[in-house]
Amino acid sequence: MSSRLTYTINHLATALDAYADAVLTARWGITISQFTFLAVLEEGQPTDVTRLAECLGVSKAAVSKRVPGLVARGLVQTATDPAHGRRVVLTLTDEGLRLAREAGDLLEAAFAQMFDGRPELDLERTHADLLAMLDTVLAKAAER
Amino acid sequence: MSSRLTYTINHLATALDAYADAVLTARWGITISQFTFLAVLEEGQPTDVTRLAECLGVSKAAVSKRVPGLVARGLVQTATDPAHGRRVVLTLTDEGLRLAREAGDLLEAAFAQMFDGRPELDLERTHADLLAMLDTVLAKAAER
DNA sequence: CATATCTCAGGAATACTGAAATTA
DNA sequence: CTAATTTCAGTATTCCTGAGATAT
Repeated sequence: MSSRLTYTINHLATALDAYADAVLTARWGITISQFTFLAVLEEGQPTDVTRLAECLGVSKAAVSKRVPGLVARGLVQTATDPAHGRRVVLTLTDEGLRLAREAGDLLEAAFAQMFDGRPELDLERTHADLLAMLDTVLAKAAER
Repeated sequence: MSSRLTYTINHLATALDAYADAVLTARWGITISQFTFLAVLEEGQPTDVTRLAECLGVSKAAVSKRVPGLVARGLVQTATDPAHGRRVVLTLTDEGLRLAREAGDLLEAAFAQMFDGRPELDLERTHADLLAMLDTVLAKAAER
């Protein structure tokens, strides 16, 4: 087990995702990536495959393949846009919206509660530091 | 762009990996996951598929499938263990060892340099905070 | 010695990507 | 012609199976 900062960040991200995934699977039978899909769609709906792929940070092909499954589950609706050729407009169904909100609230509450017993942790300060690091890394990446 | 801490952690992990990947690809033609494989193998060699999978945090199948490619590139060697029937012992070749060390040094230097211009960032403090968070999350996950 | 458990590698299934093809 | 989606071929990953090793 290495103690490099970059490793710790990756481990923490993985652990948080795994925890959220366990909660979501047990309570609603959806995975973290399905929840993220719904949550991001809720923020931006109505939207299309291209824009949602950008927001999720995956390819259009990946979004395109996942839509039929979510439609079959009754969580997402597709529609055409008469103005634009092949555009597929995506929206949440009522059930999809309800699930996205309930699950989001529960995860947020669980996360807050998790750090109740750790008063030595200043989450806001840490968050600010991480945002500064993110900023630095993205700036460095843009140079290349 | 949400401002939730969990999102920031994921974004930072992704950005760091992408940066490292760009450096590695440009200089040595290997991906970040291949470099991680070599670096972790270097720490623990000689080892076998099962132990390496544990260290990498992936399944044994994933390791098993990546070995032939690395052997073909002349970076990894496989051997049998007379004492244990099907065990496959993994070691780095001389070239693999050289690459792992050079690339590790370069990435470490690049990372340190990246934050030279940000004296307001206390990396050690942030690292300690993240380790505490990781600890908390893993403890919570173990409860379930 | 038998059988129960564990370890290990690989096959099937799933998910993602970039590039090319398709279609409104 | 253009813009958006889908298909294709390749890579990566996990889940699951079965062969073989270990232990009671």
